[in-house]
Parts: sequence; structure tokens; C-alpha cells
Amino acid sequence: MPKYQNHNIGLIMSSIREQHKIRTRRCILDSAVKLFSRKGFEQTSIEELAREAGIGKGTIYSYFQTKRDIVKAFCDDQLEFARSELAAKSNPDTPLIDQLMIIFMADFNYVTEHKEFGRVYLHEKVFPKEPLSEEDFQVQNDYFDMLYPIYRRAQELGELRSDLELLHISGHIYAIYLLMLSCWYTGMIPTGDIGAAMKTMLTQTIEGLKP
Amino acid sequence: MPKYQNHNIGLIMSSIREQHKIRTRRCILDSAVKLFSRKGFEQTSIEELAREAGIGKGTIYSYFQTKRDIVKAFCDDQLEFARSELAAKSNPDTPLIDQLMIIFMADFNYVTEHKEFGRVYLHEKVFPKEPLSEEDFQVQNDYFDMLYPIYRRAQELGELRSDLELLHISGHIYAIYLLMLSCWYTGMIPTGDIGAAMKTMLTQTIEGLKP
DNA sequence: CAAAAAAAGCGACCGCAGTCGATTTTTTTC
DNA sequence: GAAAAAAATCGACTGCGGTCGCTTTTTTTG
Repeated sequence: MPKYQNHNIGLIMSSIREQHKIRTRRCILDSAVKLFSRKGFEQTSIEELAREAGIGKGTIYSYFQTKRDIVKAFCDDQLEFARSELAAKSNPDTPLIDQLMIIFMADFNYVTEHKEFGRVYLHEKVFPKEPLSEEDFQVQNDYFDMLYPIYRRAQELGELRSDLELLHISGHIYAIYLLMLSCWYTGMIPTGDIGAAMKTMLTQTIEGLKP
Repeated sequence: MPKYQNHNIGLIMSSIREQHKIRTRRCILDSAVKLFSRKGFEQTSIEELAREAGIGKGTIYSYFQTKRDIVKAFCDDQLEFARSELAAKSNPDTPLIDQLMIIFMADFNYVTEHKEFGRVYLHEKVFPKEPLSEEDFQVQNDYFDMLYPIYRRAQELGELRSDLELLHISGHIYAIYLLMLSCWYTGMIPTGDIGAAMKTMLTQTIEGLKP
């Protein structure tokens, strides 16, 4: 019969088994970063990954449902981390464009250094096979929520129209971000030019296209 | 030794072999549309597709390099077709937004009816594994070129700023289109609401986000 | 038209993502 | 601490995408 109680009173101390599971999971993710980055996602086999992680192939599948889920887990973690980082260091009184550039260029630089992860993640999250799960939406929303105060402050400072919904504003910015990523992945814009292009596009988005 | 000349004088009449190749290619694409639409892309095996098309598995690979290339070929053809259709029926003197809505909603409706094709195609074209080939860029550019006269006319009519490059304008519109597709694929916006959302976002893009 | 050359067709085969039942390790029970 | 239960590990196995070399069909040559 299953037991859910933890014999240790505290919530932090987990059983040997739990600790071991966390270690193994980390180990798989670390090995994945190493191999996917070096050889590419498709070029790395699960067996190879298992060997690198020092475990059996089947074990990987008791931690992740699919190969792509490994990428998803890693990126979700990173996004969560980036969110906490950024929430700390953001300064809501600098001009909106500057703030957005800092945030998105940080993200973008991260993507350029983890091209394979970014690509698979974008496939899964932007044009998924099935509608996103509640949990996946949450990751997305948490990230958007982080930006809401910035937009709200910009509205107060008269940098953004106050009659627009925050969701729509987020959408516009996100659209430009996706466009820039696409331009980079397709090779249309070289890495070094992305910053300038992004700034131009964001500025135009805010100023509008009509005379 | 290979001969490239055609013994028929005209350019239209092709050899039996050529005709047969064209028929077979069409047959593969038709079977792919049928099966991918019914069962999904991943759920349809190449062997199954070969059986449906009445040919051997290996033969498919002498027409297309990968399974995803079948989708790419189909979509490129469709896009080319849509382009010629639209070029004919567009009226450059109706308001910009209306024209864009007609074009993109037609595209969008097509995607909703070929969800699997659209998804794979978007993966390949928006976040590709390798930079796009010259040929792939051409398909993209041909489509953008179709829209240039519309933007230019809108600039003349004072609906769009004349100091902006057409490429940038295209970028903004394309970004919104991608965003809407993403919202649909993720399930964030149901099919019936896409039209309204697209119109709102396009309007805001043109008017700008600042007060 | 026959022989030679080129192109197209084919399916057995290979490597890998993902499954499953057998085995080992940890936890619970008494 | 031993037996029983539960959880975790594992690697042989399955099915599919893609390859390769052999066979058949079409075209060219003389």
C-alpha cells in the first residue's frame, strides 16, 4: 500500500530516494545540454545520452516522456530562472524601449548560445502539435506577468496608451520578439545585426505605422 | 552520355518519362494530403503513404528528400497558387486593413483546414534547423513582393508612413500573422475568435502603442 | 530493331525513438 | 531484521524514417 507521508517532520528533508531522483534528473539535463549543444539535438541519440549520464536508456524515459520533453524541461527551468533574475535587476523608470532591449537581448543571447534547445522549444511552444497544457500556459503567463509592471509603469509615464489591454501590448512585443528569432534562425539577419533590427522594430511598433 | 535536348520542338510536350514523373509526384502529394489530414503527420508512416500512392517506399525518396519535404513541397505549391489567385483579385483602393484581413484570413482558413501541413511547414520555415536555402527565401520573397504594391499604395493614400522601408512594414504585418497562428496552434484563441483578434492587433500595429 | 546507357522503381536493411516486462533497489510492515 | 510492497532501473524489442544496391523500364545509339 502506498504511503505519501514523509517521516521527517520538515518539508525540506526528502528521502534518499527523492534526493537520488533529483540528482539523476539533473544529471540527465546536464548531459543533454552538453551533447545537444555539441552535436545537435537530432544528431544525439538517447542511448548516447544515457551513456553520458551513466544510466540505462529506459531510465531516461521514466524521467521524461519524449526526447523533446528533455529540452522542454530544461528551457522551462531556464525561463523560470531568467524570470527571477530579471525581476530583481529591472528598473521600471528607465525608458520602455531600453528596458525591453535589455530583457530581450539577454534572452536572445541565451538562445544564440543554446541554438538547438531554442529551436526545439520554439517548435513545441509556438506551433505545438496539440494545444498547450494548463501547465505550459502557466510558464508562459508567469513570464508575461513579469513584464506587466513594466508596461503599466510605461502607461503611467505616458510612453504607452492607457486604453490598451496589457495582454495586447504583450502580444505586440512578443510578436516582434518571435519575428527577430525567426529572422535569426532563417539566417535572414546575422547575429550581430539583431540588436539594431530589434530596436528599430520595437520603436516602430510603439510609434505606429501610420503617418 | 546524357542528352538534355528534347526531340520535340515545342517546350510543352515532354517525354513519356517526364509526364510519368509529374503524375507520380502529384500522386504522392495527393496521398499525403489525404493521409496527413486524416491521421496526422507523425501518425502516417512512409510505407503507408507509399501503399496509398501505389508505389514502393524507396521511390518516394527519389521524389522528396525527407518526410517533411513532402509537406514543404505541397505548401510551397499552395503558396504559389494563393499568390497568383490573390494578385488577381486584390483591389488596391480599399482600406489597408480590409485588404490585409482578406488576404490573411484566406491564408488562415486554409491553415485551419490543413493543420498538420501548416504546423510542419511553420516549423521548417520559421525556426529552421539550418538557415533557409536561396530557393526557400525566394518562395518567401515572392509572397512578400505580392504585398509590396499594397503597402506602397497605402503610403500614397496616407494610410502608412512613407519614411518606412517596405521590408519593415512587411515585417510588422508578418509578425502579427505569426502571432495569430501561434495563438491558434497553442489553443489560446479559438478558431472563431481569430478574425476579431487579428483585426484588433493589425489596427493597433498601424496606429501605434504610444498615446 | 538490338545493344548499351540512363533513369526510375523497389524493398531488405540500418540506426534510433520509444515500449515493456523482467530485475534490482529502496521503503514499508510487523 | 526479515518479508512484502513499491519504486526505480534496465536493455532487448518494436516500428518507422531514411539508405543502398539490385532490378525493371525508358531512352539513346548505330
